[in-house]
Amino acid sequence: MNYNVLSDEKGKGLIKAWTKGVPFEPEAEKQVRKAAQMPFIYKWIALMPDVHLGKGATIGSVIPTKGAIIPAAVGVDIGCGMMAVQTSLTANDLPDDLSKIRLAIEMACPHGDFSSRAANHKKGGWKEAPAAIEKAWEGLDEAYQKIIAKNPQAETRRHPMQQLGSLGGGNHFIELCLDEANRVWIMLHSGSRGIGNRIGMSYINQAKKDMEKWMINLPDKDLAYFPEGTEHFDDYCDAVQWAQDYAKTNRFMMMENLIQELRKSEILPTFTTNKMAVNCHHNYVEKENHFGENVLVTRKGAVRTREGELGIIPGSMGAKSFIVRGKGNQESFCSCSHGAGRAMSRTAARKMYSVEDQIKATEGVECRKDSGVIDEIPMAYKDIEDVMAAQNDLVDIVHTLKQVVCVKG
DNA sequence: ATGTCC
Repeated sequence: MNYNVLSDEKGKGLIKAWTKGVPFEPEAEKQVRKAAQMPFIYKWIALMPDVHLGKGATIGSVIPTKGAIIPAAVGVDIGCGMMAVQTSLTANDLPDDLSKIRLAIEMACPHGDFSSRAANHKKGGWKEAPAAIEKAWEGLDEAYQKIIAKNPQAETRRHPMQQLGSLGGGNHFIELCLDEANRVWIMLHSGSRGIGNRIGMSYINQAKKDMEKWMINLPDKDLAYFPEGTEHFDDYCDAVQWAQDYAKTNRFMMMENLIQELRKSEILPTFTTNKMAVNCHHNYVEKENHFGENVLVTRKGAVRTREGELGIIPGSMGAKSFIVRGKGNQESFCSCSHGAGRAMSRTAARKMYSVEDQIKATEGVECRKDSGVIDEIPMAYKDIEDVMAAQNDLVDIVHTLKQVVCVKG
């Protein structure tokens, strides 16, 4: 077996952990053991090899539930995930000076704080949403109106259309990568931006209030849940599904716009897009059928990999990434890891490493190398090779990618 | 992760 089985002394609180040969912090284990105690967990919690302590729920966990949903398990970055596209370009088509490409990407896509020089960007989004964005928003607007009518607290000061097709900050990034045959890929990582955050936060607080009202005691406040059949259960399901759609559209629009702007920039020869390796969430909840039963599956830092389904497992700034094909492993509820997983906290990484370390670790990658991105240093993450080895019964590797340009939010 | 406030 490729997984370890954990449970309490009564044989309850079952966990199947794909953590052989990778670090697994005791704090993360303690956290996930609490979640596994919840009475509405269906069968067991599956842990992916990138497991680490998270806020609310353990990152790298697959939590199937029946009759209840835990909003803090999905978290605030609802629908966060990856998208990658293979282009007709090869390494030879790239200019010697990759900084031109990095600048073109930074000018094309609103990212991070207001660091962009693009006339149509402002802090966190668009000054004036481009026509294509307005059009994409039309498909989201009707459901959005219902969501904020039900939950006015979810409304953001700035309209979510202004952030559709924008990257965000933290670990969200856009990369140009080369695969094993030197083909160029465009890959990106982003989520549901401000609106998803607000939706997530408001329902996490609502669930905590509901638990107090019903005097339900929990091993951890962040395990507050909505029981099926209660008012907020349905509202949350609708809202979280909408935020996931928004996140997916956000990634799609960003990719479309990037391709268009890279073509316009004339830095690269004429190119087409060949292959899309899905646009997959790794922070989400979905109704799925497992072992013949309909259940809710929350993947917190995990990717769904049904048999033949493609997924993306990104490594850190200086490491490889993988396009994978699912093996449909039932024991994992058809899942794999969402990355390498942090080996140390951002604070610890900032304390341990210097800008010089970061420059060395990201050699050959056209990216920011200042003090602001030290917490993203590859050494702060688990070894991606070990992580891939620990889940070789969950996925096959289809493509191995190495970034040459990276834009961090 | 985000937005807001320090």
